[in-house]
Amino acid sequence: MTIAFQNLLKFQLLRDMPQAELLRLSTHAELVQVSKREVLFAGKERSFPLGFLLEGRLQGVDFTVDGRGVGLYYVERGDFFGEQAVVDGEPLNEHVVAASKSTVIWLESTAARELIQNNPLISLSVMKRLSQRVRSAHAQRTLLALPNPFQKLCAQVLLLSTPASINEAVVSPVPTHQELALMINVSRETVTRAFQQLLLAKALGREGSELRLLRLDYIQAIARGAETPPKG
Amino acid sequence: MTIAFQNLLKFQLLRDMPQAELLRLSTHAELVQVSKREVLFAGKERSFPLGFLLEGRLQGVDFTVDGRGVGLYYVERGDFFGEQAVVDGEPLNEHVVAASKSTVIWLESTAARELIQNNPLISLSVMKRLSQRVRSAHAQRTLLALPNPFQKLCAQVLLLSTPASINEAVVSPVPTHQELALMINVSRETVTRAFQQLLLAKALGREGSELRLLRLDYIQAIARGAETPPKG
DNA sequence: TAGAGTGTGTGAGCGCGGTCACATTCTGCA
DNA sequence: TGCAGAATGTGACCGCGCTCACACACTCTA
Repeated sequence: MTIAFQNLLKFQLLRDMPQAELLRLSTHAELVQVSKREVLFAGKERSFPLGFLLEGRLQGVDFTVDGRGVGLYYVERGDFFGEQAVVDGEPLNEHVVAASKSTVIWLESTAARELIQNNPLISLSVMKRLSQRVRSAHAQRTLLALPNPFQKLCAQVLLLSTPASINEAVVSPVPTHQELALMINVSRETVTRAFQQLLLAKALGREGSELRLLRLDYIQAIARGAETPPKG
Repeated sequence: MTIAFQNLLKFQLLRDMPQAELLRLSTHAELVQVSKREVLFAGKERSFPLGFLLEGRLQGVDFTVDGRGVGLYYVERGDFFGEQAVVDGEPLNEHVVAASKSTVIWLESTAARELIQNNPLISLSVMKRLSQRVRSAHAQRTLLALPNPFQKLCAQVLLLSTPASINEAVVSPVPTHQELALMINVSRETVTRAFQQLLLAKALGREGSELRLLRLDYIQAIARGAETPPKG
């Protein structure tokens, strides 16, 4: 149960820690490789380690009482996760699953709690991260209130995208239609059909594992219902 | 801009603060009365005071890009709100509106930030509160994935209820059908109709401003789709 | 290089819930 | 106490998106 402390330097959260402290932490950490679809956090667990994503991509997924899956959020490289459970000692309700092959550092439960509680700067960072989570959860919730799947899809794609140039953005890697469907609460087929239309209208373009938003303003207009989506 | 410091003692968050500190805080606070529907936080503001709800009930409400309202969360008596903005210096995206006549204490922006950042115990409480917010936002999101309005309504009512006895619970005060509709993403009429059925089936009962869940197990069964909702 | 396993594309049908347009009941305030 | 404005109740209609059932297209790996 120890890792090279240099691994920890890759995380914004820990960048300002003194090296001695990082060394100590590294003795309470372990490094884990997971392959796509593997479950990292299965909800309702007993101990609450703090996770650091070194490589790959994870997704938070919940399940309704009647068993359908719900995509909640992504965890990207360099980010940490599971801090909610560390902070309040309650298990996470959702599962955390590898969206692609990933490498994770687990920081053991008590070490994580002490780290967060004894360092004002870390505390602040964690509070900021939690605030972001609340914000994006609310944004996602608001998106779901849009009346038709077209608007939802456009809004979702916009949330996932990063600007590339004027009137263009890119989302990479592209989630599968099924994944998108679970995020915006529509059926997989509906996502496929909507995508078809948008590709046809040259509003979107696909290049390998990238999705390019070619007409950003148009997509924004659809999202807010100002522009009627293209009909077959 | 000052209030009686005793007002601050009513809040869990501040209960363990030394009196001297509370006195200091009280000089940076003000007390405000708002009537039903009045807007407290209008999103996109410049300064970010921390709010404490002394009396009444507030609701966080967002709006989609195309203008429809979305009910996000309630703030109950004794709770604080607006901490996200204090923590990360970004404006709240949602509005905070009085759900009933309410009394609020505003703690001025910089005083709030210092309070949160300079007291480890307060930091911890705030982190816990933020974690709760993430949890309930996710729970709400998951609820929306339920396939039909009946299930959503039952699940929502369960989330809002507090246990009263074995196989009984109560939600008080009851939100209006309109408010519920905005929380679970269905039309007002649909809520009305669903309520009708449940009242008819004696699963729910209304008493003044209270809603009693008379057959808790039955309602839970409907929520998870195990029990078919009563048909007209 | 075949073949399994995943992801995507497409049609047909139908039921649910949104919308609109009212009537009716409640409730808070002057 | 009475009135105005909310809140609730109800019917009719209709179109969207879910479901089911497939065909086809990728891509990893053995």
